[in-house]
This record gives sequence, C-alpha cells and structure tokens, in this order.
Amino acid sequence: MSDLLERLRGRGWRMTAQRRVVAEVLDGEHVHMTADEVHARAVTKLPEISRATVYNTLGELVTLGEVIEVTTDRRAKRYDPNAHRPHHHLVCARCGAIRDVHPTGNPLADLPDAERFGFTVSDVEVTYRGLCPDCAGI
Amino acid sequence: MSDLLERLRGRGWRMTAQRRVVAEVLDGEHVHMTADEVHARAVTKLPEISRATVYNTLGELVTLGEVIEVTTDRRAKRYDPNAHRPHHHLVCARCGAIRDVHPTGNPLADLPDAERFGFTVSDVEVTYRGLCPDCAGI
DNA sequence: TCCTACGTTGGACTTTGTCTAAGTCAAATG
DNA sequence: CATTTGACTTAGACAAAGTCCAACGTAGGA
Repeated sequence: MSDLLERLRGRGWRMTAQRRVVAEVLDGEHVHMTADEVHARAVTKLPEISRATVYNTLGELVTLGEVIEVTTDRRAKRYDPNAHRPHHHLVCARCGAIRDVHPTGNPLADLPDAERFGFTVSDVEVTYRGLCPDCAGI
Repeated sequence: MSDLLERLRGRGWRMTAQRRVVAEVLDGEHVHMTADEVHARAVTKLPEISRATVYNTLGELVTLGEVIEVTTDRRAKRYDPNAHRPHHHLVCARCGAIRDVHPTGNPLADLPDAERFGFTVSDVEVTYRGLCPDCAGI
C-alpha cells in the first residue's frame, strides 16, 4: 500500500490533502474500517475533511481496484485495503468482527456453466460466518 | 413451502391473517423479494397490513430457519424461501438480479483450522458476482 | 500568475430498517 | 359460548448509512 499515492498519481488523480489523508489512514494496519471510522481517523489529521469526501474517495479507490468493499450485513460497508492479495472473510455473527482468510480451493471453478444463466461471472466472495472466541464465550 | 403454515402452527405460532398472507406471498415463485416487495404483495391481499408486521414476520421466519436472508449489498435485504435446499447466489453487479446456484465443492471443508482464528464457524455464503445477460449487453 | 476543471463542503434528502405505546385478537380456559 | 390474557399488529417517530447538490476552493497546466 505504501506506493498507493504514486499509483494514483499515475492514474491521473489530482492529489489533494484530503485524498492523501484518506490513503494514509487506509495504509495503517487497521483493516476493515467503516467509512465513518476512516472519517474519524482522517479528521485527526485534517480536521476540516467532510464525510462526503471520505465517501467519494473510498468509492474511487474501490473503482480503481485499490480497495475492496466488504458488505457482510446491513451494518456499514467495510473497506479492505488488502486488495492485491486475494482472500475471503470470516465474520462474527454477533459482534461483526472480520478476519481475512485464505481457503484452499477455487470457487470460481466450482460453478458449472449450466449454473451461470448467461451471466458474465467475474468474481466470487466467500463469507464464513460463526462466533469469534469472545462472543462464543458469552 | 406448502406445509409452511402447518410447521409454523406446530412451532406454537399464533396464526393471524397477517402471517398467513406473508407466508402465502413467499410461497409464490417470486424468490428473492425485498421486504418492501413482500409488503407490496401482501397489501393486495390484506390492505391494512403494516410494514412493521412484514418486517417482524420475515424476521421470525428467518429465525425459525424457514427463510434465508440474503445481503448482497447495501440495498435492501432479500428473502429466500428456498431455505431447505442448500445453495448459493449469483448476483448482477449492475441491476441486482439474483439467481440461486449450486456450485460443486464444499467451501466449509476448504477453510483450514489454522485459518479459523478460534471462531466457531457455522456457515458459509458464496456470492458470485458478474453481469446478467441484459446488463452485459448494455 | 492566472484559469478552469476537478475536488470539496455542509446540509438536505433518501432508503432501509427498528422501536414504541396503544390497541386488537387468537386461542386457552372454564 | 363467554371470558381472559398475553401475543400480535399498527402508525408513526426515529435511526443509521449513504447519496446528492449547488456553491465554493484549489491543483496543476498554460
């Protein structure tokens, strides 16, 4: 992620303080943040940044394929900067905690043509659900 | 789904006109409806039924395992009455159309213990994404 | 340095869903 | 069959997450 800013500049991004700050926030080890969490952290570095800009920037990063949007439930979407290493997710059904996981197998290959209904299938998302150690203990 | 009402009665459900209507709506071949779509259809059979009751009833059916809740994005949840035949979903990234699919393989078996982080994993959801024939043509 | 198109802002608005207090009714009971 | 009671339903207020918009600001090219 460290050369993210270079890649973005290369793609014709106008570099603004706001975009830099959002990219910096995502660059930390805090993976799977909601837009609001990203905004909260961004504000500590650039107090006047608006929610709308955070949403815009995250949306652009998703479009560019630099960040993955993870929708595990009706709570807020989460943003995963680990876009360049394919992976799936394990989600706690109670508290919403998320972990990246790397199952074996290739689910894309497991979907026969007869089951594609003419769709152009481009992606699979596998979401494992269960209880995290903390929530299982309750 | 035809004996759904019997099963519900057997589980101690108080049978009301509203619940009967919601069950009837789900019983049609219209799979993957949103709560609002269910409500719209229910209203044609029982004009005074309220949104809250539809939400309540759908929630109860999900808890009872009679209906599966499908969250593919931040749009409305969808309700899948096909709960007794395990399957996964293929979603159009543009228009949101959903199809049930039956991939080969067993994703649960594909998640090594080392990748479970102490979670009690109970379920997997596989979501294939792509463009449906209509949207691919645009 | 100046221009201008691209980016940002705040606030209103939308969509989905949840909550609540008051009223209604299914069905157990006598 | 009448009574009773707590489970169900209702309308509408509320909440969370995200989108939209018109006015303003500024990065970066000329």
